[in-house]
Amino acid sequence: MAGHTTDITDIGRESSARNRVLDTATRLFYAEGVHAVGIDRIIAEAGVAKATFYKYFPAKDELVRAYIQNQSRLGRAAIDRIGKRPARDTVLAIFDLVADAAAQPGYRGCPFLNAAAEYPDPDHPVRQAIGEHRRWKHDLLRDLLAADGNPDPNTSADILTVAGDGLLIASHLDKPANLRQLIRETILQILGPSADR
Amino acid sequence: MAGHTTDITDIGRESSARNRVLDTATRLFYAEGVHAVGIDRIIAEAGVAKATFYKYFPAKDELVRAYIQNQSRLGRAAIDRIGKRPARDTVLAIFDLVADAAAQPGYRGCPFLNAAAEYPDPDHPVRQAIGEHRRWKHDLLRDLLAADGNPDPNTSADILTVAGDGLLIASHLDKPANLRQLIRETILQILGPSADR
DNA sequence: TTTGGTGTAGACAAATCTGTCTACTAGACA
DNA sequence: TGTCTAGTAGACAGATTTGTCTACACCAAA
Repeated sequence: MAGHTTDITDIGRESSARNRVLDTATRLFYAEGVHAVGIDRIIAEAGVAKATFYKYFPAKDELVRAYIQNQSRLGRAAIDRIGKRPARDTVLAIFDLVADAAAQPGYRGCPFLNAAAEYPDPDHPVRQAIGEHRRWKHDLLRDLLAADGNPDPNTSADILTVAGDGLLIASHLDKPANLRQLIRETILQILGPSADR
Repeated sequence: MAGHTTDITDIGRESSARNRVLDTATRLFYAEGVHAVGIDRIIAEAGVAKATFYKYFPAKDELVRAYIQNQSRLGRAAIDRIGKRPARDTVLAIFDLVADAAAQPGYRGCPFLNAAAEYPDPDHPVRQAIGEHRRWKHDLLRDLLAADGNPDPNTSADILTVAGDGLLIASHLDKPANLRQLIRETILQILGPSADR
């Protein structure tokens, strides 16, 4: 411990080359799929040497795992930005994020679902990372439902997860006309009548 | 027209080599993903020469398109086997097929969603074929909902599609304990109270 | 000044990818 | 018998894949 030279400002800061690789991979993997993007392309667009890449990511799958964890981090940050609200409003705001994402140019559905489709083995580290994110989100919804007075928050969280995945798919593949309205109707039908009316 | 030698029994029958390729591709693409399976592997397992393969499928993407259409055909056949029932029962039976599929060994989610994840370009023929199947299923649900007396069958079909995709995802990635019950609860919540009670 | 860490540039290996092409075989039919 | 069709076997080309390795440059700290 003694003698290390890490400045206080270095805490949490990571190598700029590593960040460039991860940012480039996040962009390309999401836009074109994991298997469709090769290492050579990533290092070229990130402006990084091959040896540097393999220093930080000993194999491509480790980069894919880092990509999933990065998407998870970005997703949590988006939910954090919602701020403190009544439980039911928070749930609705979380699902509004689907519509927000779908409105972005280059939207291509859920990065976790897309990546899972490319990894058949459920024990693969990439699939494990996807499972972790899904469990986190499910449990978050469950706690919010419990705070909303839902009588069976666990089952309702299952149903909300189903709805969330379906909405991410629909907003990508079907592009329904009134997505925000479809989201509201779907979620309110699942949440049931609110306590205050 | 005159002079062709096709026997009456040949109508609808296709080359056995072609069928072997398509069956093998259907099995491998579903189990491992489209980009993960190469032509060499398919022709080896189908027991077909490379020249024969390229005679029937001038490019891999055409095989992928045929794979999607084959899955569509299989899906329609499964729904046909349900037989004639009251509209609401038919809808519930269609969604029971999700639980049936999820109980099969080697279940890996929805072939259409998995394939769509690997084709970013929505104008690609493979994506077009996926869109065709999705529109067919959506319209089938819409007509059944209309027959069930649903006041807004189109919107309800949108919601049922969302639920169906979400259930296919959940049954694959989350493997919830009581899938059949989750399906019933989700669908009945969307369909609303039945007319006869 | 020397040493260690971080990074670049790129050759290289070995495998795999799609797609083309040649040469051959077996059966059906005229 | 001769011809046409379907199919087999496999070499080949050219590109692309992941991953390793060598040689060099720069900077900061001891």
